[in-house]
Amino acid sequence: MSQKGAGVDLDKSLGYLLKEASSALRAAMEEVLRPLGMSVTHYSCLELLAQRPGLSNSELARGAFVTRQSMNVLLQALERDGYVTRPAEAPVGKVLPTRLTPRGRRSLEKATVAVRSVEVRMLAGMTETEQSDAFRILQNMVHSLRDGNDGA
Amino acid sequence: MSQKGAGVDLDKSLGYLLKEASSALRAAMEEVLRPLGMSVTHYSCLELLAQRPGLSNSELARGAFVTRQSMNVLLQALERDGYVTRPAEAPVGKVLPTRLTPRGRRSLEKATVAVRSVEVRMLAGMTETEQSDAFRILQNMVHSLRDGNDGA
DNA sequence: CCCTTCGTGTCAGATTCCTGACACAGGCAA
DNA sequence: TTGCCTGTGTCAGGAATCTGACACGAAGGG
Repeated sequence: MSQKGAGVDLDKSLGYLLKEASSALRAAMEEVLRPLGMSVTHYSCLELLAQRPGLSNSELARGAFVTRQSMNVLLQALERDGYVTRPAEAPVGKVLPTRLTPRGRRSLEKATVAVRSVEVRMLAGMTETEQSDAFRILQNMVHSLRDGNDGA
Repeated sequence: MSQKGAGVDLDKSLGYLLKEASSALRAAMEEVLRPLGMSVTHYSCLELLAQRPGLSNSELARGAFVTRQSMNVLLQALERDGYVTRPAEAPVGKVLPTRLTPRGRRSLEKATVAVRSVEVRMLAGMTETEQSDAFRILQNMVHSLRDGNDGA
């Protein structure tokens, strides 16, 4: 609309661009997951459980980048609707290992197809080398940021 | 804690890693901005106004990846506290161009120092080439995702 | 000129998510 | 054993954000 000064792109720092990319990815995922009645966190939870069965609520929360409390309400809904199961009693300690039900697995399959299409679109026009470069660079960023956060 | 199968890293897709990096960046920014009594959106708003004075509420919202409504409540608070100014009447149309006050500019300067330290830490161990590679690749991702979103 | 479309600012309601706090279980060292 | 610390599940409470909807102004085509 305005764009007075032809666009000062100083705010196009890598940090801003990172947020922009992440935002675009999330929006694209929400768009393809909405027809399936599924949110991004919803999908993330199922995907995590498929790859690492028996994860606890807290571990799922960390993996999906939400708090334990948020993940807990989601898990209760998923359990109520029959997508996951949790033992009534903790086998050891207080940890309640969660597992996908067949219904949850079927639901995840459809979602995975949708999400994979988004990721394919995101990687369109990128060579294999670029993808592995991006992977390494992003891992480097995460590591650098975490070191400063946790360690200090 | 559990890590049963030595870590199936299939979920380490570029999409997941992107979210991870963005999450780590946001957490690091929140950490350094908290002592200044400032949130990430708060800072983003000020930084946008510094680089493009006179942005409207809607434009600020898009730039900070929140809704117009959210940005509006933030702007009201910033105006109330004397960090920004908005004309009482729209010079043209309904758009209320927003500008930083000297106080807002001073506040931003301190925040910029803090945020820049985070970005420096994030880029630690990355060569100039890697940074420009990352920049180009991320821009490519955003473009690919947006094309599919808007165009279709 | 009219009128359709787009963008904007704003109001209200509702949802989501997080912050804070508690009790409990396991690991580890003294 | 005892004590300390970490991690977990859970219960409110509240803050932040979003969704839905409205009227108004500007731009473009008929």
